[in-house]
Amino acid sequence: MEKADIVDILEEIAELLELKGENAFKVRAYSGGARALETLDEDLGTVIAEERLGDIKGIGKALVEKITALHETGELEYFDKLKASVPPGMIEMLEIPGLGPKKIKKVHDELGVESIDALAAACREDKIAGLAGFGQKTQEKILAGIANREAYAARHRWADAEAVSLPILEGLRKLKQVERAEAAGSLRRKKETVGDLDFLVASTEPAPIMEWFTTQAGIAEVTAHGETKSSIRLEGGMQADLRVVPPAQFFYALHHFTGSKEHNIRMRARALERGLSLSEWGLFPEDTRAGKDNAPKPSERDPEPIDGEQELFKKLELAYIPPELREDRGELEAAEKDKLPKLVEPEDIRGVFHNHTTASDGRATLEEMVQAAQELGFDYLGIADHSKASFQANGLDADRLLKQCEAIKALNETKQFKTFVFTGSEVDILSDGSLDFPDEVLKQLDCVVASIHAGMTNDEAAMTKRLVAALENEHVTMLGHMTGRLLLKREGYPVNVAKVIDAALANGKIIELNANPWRLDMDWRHWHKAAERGLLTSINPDAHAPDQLAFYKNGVYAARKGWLEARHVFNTRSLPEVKKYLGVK
DNA sequence: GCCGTTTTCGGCCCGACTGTTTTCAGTCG
Repeated sequence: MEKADIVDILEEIAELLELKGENAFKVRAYSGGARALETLDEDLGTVIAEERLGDIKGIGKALVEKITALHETGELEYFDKLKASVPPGMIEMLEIPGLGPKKIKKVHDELGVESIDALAAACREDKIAGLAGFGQKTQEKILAGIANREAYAARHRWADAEAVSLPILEGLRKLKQVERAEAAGSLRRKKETVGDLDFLVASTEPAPIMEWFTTQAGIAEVTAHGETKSSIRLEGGMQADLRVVPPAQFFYALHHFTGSKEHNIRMRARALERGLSLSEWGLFPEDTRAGKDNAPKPSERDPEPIDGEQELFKKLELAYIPPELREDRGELEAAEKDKLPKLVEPEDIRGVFHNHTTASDGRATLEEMVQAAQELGFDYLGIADHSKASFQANGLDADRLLKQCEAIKALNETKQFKTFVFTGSEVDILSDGSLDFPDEVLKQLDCVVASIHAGMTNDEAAMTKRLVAALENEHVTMLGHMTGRLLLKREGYPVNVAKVIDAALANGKIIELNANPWRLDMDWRHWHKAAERGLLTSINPDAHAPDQLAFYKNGVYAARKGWLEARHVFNTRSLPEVKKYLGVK
């Protein structure tokens, strides 16, 4: 069984244990183990064979046995038995807001409810409200939750979430009671998808801010409205939370609500090691933490004022960790040794490759694309229209391609634009791993991006073989969108990423970080380790229109999540350096 | 179930909001 499937099973075990009322820390051990395994950048089979699985933090003796059994036999008796003991409908019920494992267990034990349909029926028959700990409101909330289940559970691509957040942030900042306002959560961490929007405000006067937030235009529903915290659901389905904190606590709270949860857990454990207790309220001596005898309420204490998150990290003897890195993927260890990367910035990008024109399926002409690139200040622009196998995208045959090359060279000659244009192609990788153009054609191009667009239903071994074969072609410059995924719409085809990275390194090839907000492929989780091994990326917008050249910023954010520095990114290089690399005069 | 510069046992992050209670459990992030 492949790694991704094992990760899914570990996560399912965690949910099942939760529903059974198991020890919460045991539940966390399984979901933590799933995360640790997901993060593994090496071939799982190799790690198992070399008995190194147990060296991974979060994977102990029990998980080593279970993961090994799943990988080698595809079966796990423990999982089968556990699964058989819990009706499948109960796992689904976890998606209903307000329903957690305890309540689900209760309706199951008391009323025999085993499915969402049965739960809805029990609500309509007024059976739920009578249970101890339940009431009329809970019953209504469950019914509404069932009806809106899909909207509530939905995630959103980062760029979409940012677009919704900007006017809200602007509205908050305009209020006179607001001293500071920031977006936090996964949006601030630049995660590729965002569940809900988190806003944080510093103010001594929360009431009017809450009032504005819960009555602004475009609200479908106010789901919570407290003194310092409110939640709304917007008409587009996105949910947003607002917290208002006293100014002295702002940066503690900003850190807290930026997360991730796993990063926060590590930070708090680190505080405890130093006799301190960390929360959104501040950093206090541990013996006065909430819950201890005579502990004051956190809201009635004054934290030491700090001017920024930097100071919080400093108090815990850590270098400043940028939000993008706060995923508990080694950032605390690196910050402790002052070994954090100097992350690539949007301003570092000097030009972009992999862009389309009306010659294939782009919406703008060559000149219009170059004009837009020049306006963005790019020194160079790489054109890569589709090849003939991408018939649906009006792919170019060799004649049309070579004519386009002539046109590009002629355009460069005119010096009409400051931006230099590289010829190229996004050449299809065919089912047998060969390319859609012969070598005689490819060798005439400045930059060859090789991508898969068809035959995506083969298994992992076959897809990996195709990608590796493409990387072995001497005329290929870089691999395009490695997995073909479309975020929240289509899973990528299965790929053994470790083997493809090995092949790119062995052949001295670049792997693209496709910056289209739907793709962000290859995934940021693989970049840290790959770049350490010397892999070079190119952050490519895959633009099909002039305004899409700006997608490169999304790619930079993903690259930052992947710990990349400018030196790891090909298109931070100057035009002469790029020309030299590509062998262009 | 995982983990260990005090520990191989006994911890494991912390607080707001809701709905149900009348001091709190459950859920959420």
